[in-house]
Amino acid sequence: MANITIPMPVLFPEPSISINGSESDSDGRSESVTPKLTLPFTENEIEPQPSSLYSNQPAQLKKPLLKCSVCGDRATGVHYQTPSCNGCKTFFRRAVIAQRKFVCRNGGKCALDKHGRCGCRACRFQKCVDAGMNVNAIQHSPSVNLTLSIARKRVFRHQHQKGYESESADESQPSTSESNGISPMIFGEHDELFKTINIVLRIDEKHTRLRLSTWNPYFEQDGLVNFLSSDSAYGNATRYPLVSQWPARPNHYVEKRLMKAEEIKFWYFCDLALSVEYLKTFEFYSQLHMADKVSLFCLDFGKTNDFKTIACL
Amino acid sequence: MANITIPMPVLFPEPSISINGSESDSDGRSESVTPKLTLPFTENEIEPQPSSLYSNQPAQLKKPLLKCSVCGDRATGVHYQTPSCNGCKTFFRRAVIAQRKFVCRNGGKCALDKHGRCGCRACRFQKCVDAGMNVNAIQHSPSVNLTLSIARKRVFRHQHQKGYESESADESQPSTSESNGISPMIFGEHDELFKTINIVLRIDEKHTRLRLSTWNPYFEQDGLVNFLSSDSAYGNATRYPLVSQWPARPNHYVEKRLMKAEEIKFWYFCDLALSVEYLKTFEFYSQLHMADKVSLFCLDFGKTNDFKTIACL
DNA sequence: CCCGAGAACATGTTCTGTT
DNA sequence: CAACAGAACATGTTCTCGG
Ligand SMILES: [Zn+2]
Ligand SMILES: [Zn+2]
Ligand SMILES: [Zn+2]
Ligand SMILES: [Zn+2]
Repeated sequence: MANITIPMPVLFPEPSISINGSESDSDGRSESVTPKLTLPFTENEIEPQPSSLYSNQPAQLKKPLLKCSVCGDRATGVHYQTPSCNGCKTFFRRAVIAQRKFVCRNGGKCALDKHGRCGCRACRFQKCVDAGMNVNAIQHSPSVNLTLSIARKRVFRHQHQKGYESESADESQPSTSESNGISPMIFGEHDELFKTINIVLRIDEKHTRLRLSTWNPYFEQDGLVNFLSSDSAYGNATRYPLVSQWPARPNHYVEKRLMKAEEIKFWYFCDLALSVEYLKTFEFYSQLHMADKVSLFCLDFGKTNDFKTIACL
Repeated sequence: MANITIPMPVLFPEPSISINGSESDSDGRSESVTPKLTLPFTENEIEPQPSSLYSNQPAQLKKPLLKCSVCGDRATGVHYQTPSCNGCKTFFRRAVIAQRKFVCRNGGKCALDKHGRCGCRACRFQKCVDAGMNVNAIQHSPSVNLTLSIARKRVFRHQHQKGYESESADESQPSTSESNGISPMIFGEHDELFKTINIVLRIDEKHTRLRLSTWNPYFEQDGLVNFLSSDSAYGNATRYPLVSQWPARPNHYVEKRLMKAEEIKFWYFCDLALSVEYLKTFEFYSQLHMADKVSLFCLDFGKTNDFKTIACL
């Protein structure tokens, strides 16, 4: 085995689960489960009122009507201490966080208006800086002021929002409220473990979400060659609408070839794939030799099940 | 321990590593390592010639000048058997793959032009269908015609493209060309394992890429509460430009507060974080009780190192 | 070298949460 | 309740690759 340095959980940005049923509309949808997920839990997603969702509504504003100091577009407020539009705001943050350094090939004299702002990122970024955007306003660590109490609140909230499991009927589990309760006794002020636990909780949600969604890895078979090379499916977890009940009802949009199979979820493959998705993110793997990797891989799965048989290594 | 169903690797879409040094420009950048990565390996990224990169160049075309059958925008070709623009093409594919079902709140009579096409996804999708887009043209499994020889070719290519390791100086390993060689003897036509190995290869690349990039988890600490809830950093692996050598040289864009720390990479935390990233994607985790999760978590890290000491569970 | 499918990449919008 | 930072979500563009 090559040398493996095992990391310790480090902390990260913020997720935020969208689980409040306060959507703009209240159409009388009475499907089977009817959970309280905002996004697409029901089979059908009612389009929001126009004036949102990328539509081209002018959207009258009563505000001072600021202009973006960078591109001149309508500003959505003061971002990083500079009046700016959403685009420039996000562009600036991303560039800084990724520490990107663009180089203009026109000597930094590119025009920047609402439509040409994407023409040269070097000039756009420079103009962001010149316009007064302050790098220090970017919260690289959003938790600088995240107190333990706040963290606990979040966990508490998560516990009471996971009401959409509706599958493994073990919600009769009485210990949930306690065993899940991130006991302060155990973790105390030691944020480390406390945070770790919450990570696990979050993973839970991500996983559950994806597992109960329309995501059906069976249809994405492309050889293991590519399987692990693609981005983790967890990244798109929220992209796939949840299905209240499997097998899903036929999709009137879908034609024959897909209908017959897409109505069912291949749980075996699904769970299989999800498991692999997990592996995708490990680190020390890259330092292993091929033989070690294979061994480790087989070991990982063989440890729990009969994958070893398949791998026969 | 709760019941755990261990999945088996399933296959996925396609990644494609952009590792050809055929960028439009050939500026004489002579940094230390100078790998052959297309994207941002060098510290600075020269902006491409205008007329690309989201700029608003008309980009003269000599083609028949098709129009998108859905939104009327300029079509980029015939997609899914229907002349369409890139937007509608991608929109259609995504909707189908995710099996989304939009519902119009205007009875399906929304106008659809180039600018209003995002106003109602239900109508947009319906128009895609009406325009003739064929669901069957979507390659849910891109590998339907992926032969073993092709797969081998890919692997071969990968092997010869990993020239940017430049860190763990074990390239003196003579067995690489053979032990990495995905011996057909072992896997034969059994795509399964064959693919699996390639997944591992891919993970390698993802990991290496992220590890050598500007990605510095130290700055993203936000408590474990949120750590695992965020999308896997692997998903954005290519977003962070590679750094040829750590510590990185100061970024003239970055101001003081960030400069002092961002110039150095905290390898310990980095590796730690990457390891956790890996965990993020596992599946059966969601079915475990809290205590089990904690135990498993500690076990995972304790298995390799002294994390158990920290967790003290 | 063209085509077209899709991954990767880049952007922009909306939602959530904290102050 | 407004502001605003950032995550999540949605969309559009460019690159890769096999036919
Ligand atoms: Zn702007
Ligand atoms: Zn420029
Ligand atoms: Zn179109
Ligand atoms: Zn409509």
